[in-house]
Amino acid sequence: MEGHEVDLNWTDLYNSKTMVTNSPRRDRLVSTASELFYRRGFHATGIDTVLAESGVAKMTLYNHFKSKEGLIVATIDDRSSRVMKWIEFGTASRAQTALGKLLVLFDMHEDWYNSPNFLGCYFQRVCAEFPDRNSAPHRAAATHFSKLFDCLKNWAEEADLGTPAARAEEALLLLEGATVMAQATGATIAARRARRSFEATLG
Amino acid sequence: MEGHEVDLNWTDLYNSKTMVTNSPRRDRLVSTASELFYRRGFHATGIDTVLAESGVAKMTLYNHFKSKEGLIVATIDDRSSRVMKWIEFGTASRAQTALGKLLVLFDMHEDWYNSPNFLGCYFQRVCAEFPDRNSAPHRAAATHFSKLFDCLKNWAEEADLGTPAARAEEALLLLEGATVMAQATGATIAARRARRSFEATLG
DNA sequence: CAGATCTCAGACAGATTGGTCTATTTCGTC
DNA sequence: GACGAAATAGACCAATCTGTCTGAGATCTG
Repeated sequence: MEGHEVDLNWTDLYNSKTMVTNSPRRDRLVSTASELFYRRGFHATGIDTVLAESGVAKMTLYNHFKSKEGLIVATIDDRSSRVMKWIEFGTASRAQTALGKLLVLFDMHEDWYNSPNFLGCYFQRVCAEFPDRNSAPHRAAATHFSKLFDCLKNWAEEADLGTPAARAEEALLLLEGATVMAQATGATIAARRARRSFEATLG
Repeated sequence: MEGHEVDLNWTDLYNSKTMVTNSPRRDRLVSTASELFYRRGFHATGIDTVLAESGVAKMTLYNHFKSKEGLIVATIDDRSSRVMKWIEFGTASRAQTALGKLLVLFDMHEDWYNSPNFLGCYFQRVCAEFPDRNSAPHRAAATHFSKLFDCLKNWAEEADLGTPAARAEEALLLLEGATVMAQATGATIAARRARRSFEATLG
């Protein structure tokens, strides 16, 4: 009854129940687009595919979003808030201390790497397809990384680790690096290597 | 006269002098395409742009390559061999021992992050745009990571670090993670954090 | 029921995509 | 200078791209 209920996995995170706006078409567009973009890439996925798969009319899309890029940014923001929830609830249900949360985050990533539809980090892929740092999608992805950083830094402070910002940066690059290797080569063990490295940096 | 001559940087790496085949048009296609793909992405760069920029006729492209994907794979292979040379010569000119080479590799990456046209890791971006692990581009990128891994593992063995494969995996994910963060947020300091983490894992 | 809003299917636009074909010209090598 | 291979420009193709417009139908609120 208490604890495991909030142990969200990735498919749960995309249930309609977790959608927040009061516009069901918009929500369906965002969730369908998010999945298609993740599976096939942003440029490789046409608007028409999103519309066909979501069963929504074209004008409805352009009524809710100014352009395809607008839809892309919406998927990034949506995904970011889901990831932050996943981290918040997942760590809370598996660890009590701030240090424990930092460590368990690596284990959660390992589970993610081993999940059936894992295709790398959404935000990394945004930065890859929109390398211009001034583009809206890239900025939205960078914003997510900054949120992630803040979360890790708070934990590092709470755990009384010296120079929490540096510790947070290290944790973040370890996690992202592990995700790269897991996607590129399938070596899901990268998560454990990353955790080991992080533990070592603690002194 | 000796030593600094082989201190290749990234622009040197794309001099025509370093091209090896005896087909100048093919080489120009590959080097122009490589740069355009890096700057704008693979799907976002059309064949016509590559042709216009390289000043080569369309039929010449399709005479040398079966398809756009063939050209993409060629740029990956080309870039891979350049990167391996960059690593080989760069580390050799800055360090004597195998451990020294491992460490100096992080510093080389920091220089790279601070270079004007840095836009992340080419091979990461291949994996991002071609998430299907069976696709030819993704496989070519994975092959590069495996070469990189072998190189690091050899150094780890030579340096007599315990479990060299694990050490190589750790170094690789640290470098790739630092590259992600440097591109996404501009935090080039990630290289130093990564180096610190790696030194810590050595015990 | 009335009226405003939302959504619909689909035609349509203009540009661009990857790729093919042809006819001509350039080029290196006897 | 002659021959064969390589490269040229550019027309052309069918498909796809993002985005617009229309006019009818659905839905919600007063």
